[in-house]
Amino acid sequence: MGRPPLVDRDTALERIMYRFWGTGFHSTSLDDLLAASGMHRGSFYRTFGDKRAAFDAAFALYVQRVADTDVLPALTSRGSPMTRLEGLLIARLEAALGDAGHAAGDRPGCLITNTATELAAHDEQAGEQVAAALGGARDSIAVLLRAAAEAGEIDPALDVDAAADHLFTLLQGAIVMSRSGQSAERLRELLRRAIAVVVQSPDEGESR
Amino acid sequence: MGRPPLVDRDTALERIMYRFWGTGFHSTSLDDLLAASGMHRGSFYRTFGDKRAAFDAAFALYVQRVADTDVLPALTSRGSPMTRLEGLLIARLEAALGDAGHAAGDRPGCLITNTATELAAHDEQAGEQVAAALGGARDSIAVLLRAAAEAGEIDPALDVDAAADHLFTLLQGAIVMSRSGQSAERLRELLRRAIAVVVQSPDEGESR
DNA sequence: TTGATAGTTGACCGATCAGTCTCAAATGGC
DNA sequence: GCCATTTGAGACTGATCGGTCAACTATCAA
Repeated sequence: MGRPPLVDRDTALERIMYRFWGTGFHSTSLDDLLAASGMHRGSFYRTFGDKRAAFDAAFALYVQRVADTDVLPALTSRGSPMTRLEGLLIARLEAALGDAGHAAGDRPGCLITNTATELAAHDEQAGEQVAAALGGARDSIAVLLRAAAEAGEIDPALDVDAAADHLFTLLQGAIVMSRSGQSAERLRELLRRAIAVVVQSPDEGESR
Repeated sequence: MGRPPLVDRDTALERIMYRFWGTGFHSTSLDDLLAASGMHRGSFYRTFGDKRAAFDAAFALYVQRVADTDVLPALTSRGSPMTRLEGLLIARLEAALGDAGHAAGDRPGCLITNTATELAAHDEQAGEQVAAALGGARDSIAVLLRAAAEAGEIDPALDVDAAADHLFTLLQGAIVMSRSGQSAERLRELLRRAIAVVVQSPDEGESR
């Protein structure tokens, strides 16, 4: 019972997530969040607690969305593991290049990556959340590489963990570059080539 | 003539640079800058104009320092180009891991990288400065790779531009990872291995 | 119709923000 | 010693920050 809210918690949180994603924690004011979400001050504080708690909820939602829409499909779908790996990396890049939910032409990057540079170094809690999210993403790359090795798509002697670290770190770099206006197509091409280079074993060559 | 300043412009600017480097633009307050630099409010505004102008000056100083202490030595010193390339990348990583001028245990990352995620996407001027700085750094990697190819250290058929893009983007990623508490040794090892992987031509193998 | 519940609305709070202004203190030239 | 000049020192401003609070309003159950 009681008066029905103008906007329910979930859609408000989603809009808040996009706002934090695009402009970060410190340079998103409460008025920005209220305008973006359609909530009013009272409802916001009753629903989320405070600005930081809202950020944490938005961060968790982001991680969940990444898992649902990018990671899980890549891990569970059938087909070539290497194709799925490329799909995963490109999907993460595309998200960083902006899509529905963001202002036109905005390059939001990745909320996890952005939080790593904005908060993780000076905020213990944020640091742990970021480390967990990054670690999970890295592991899913390793899983796909192992599947590829078992399927005979890549050299079984490849050091899968080192290659996963390499590709994941490269993806972080590509996301940073996307925020500073690098051409989308160049970044896509960079990732595609990199997969071939990293995965290729030293002594079975295919010409570039 | 006139009363002598407590701290001269250059040392004040250096301290301001370290502060912006460590905590970014938005979450560094003017009081922070005054405390760090030893300047007083009046002198600050008389010397730099406003907070943003001080940031721009600090950014320019940072770029200059990187050029002087890391890039130029790598480009002009004698010795193996590949050794110099590794030295350059590791030097940039070490700077991101923190050193003199930063609070103990602080992981400042790279001011250019941090600015790319914090400001470049929504601030045209910052975007251009960042793009120029990133482009210059990428080019110096390409120069070293070309020198290595001429010296016969790597396959002359290697696509130098693609490899430079790859290594540079990877470095950006490593810098991001450094801010979220990744082990320094793991990141160093990642970069060292990556150089070998990226540079290695497909059909002349050396075992991993 | 009435009362309990839950959300709206906007005024309000103290703190902090970047930036300005005034005045005392310290210097060099005369 | 005196004056022009430059900085130190810190009070002050208006705006904005995150956050609180007290009306008022809409809904449902009885």
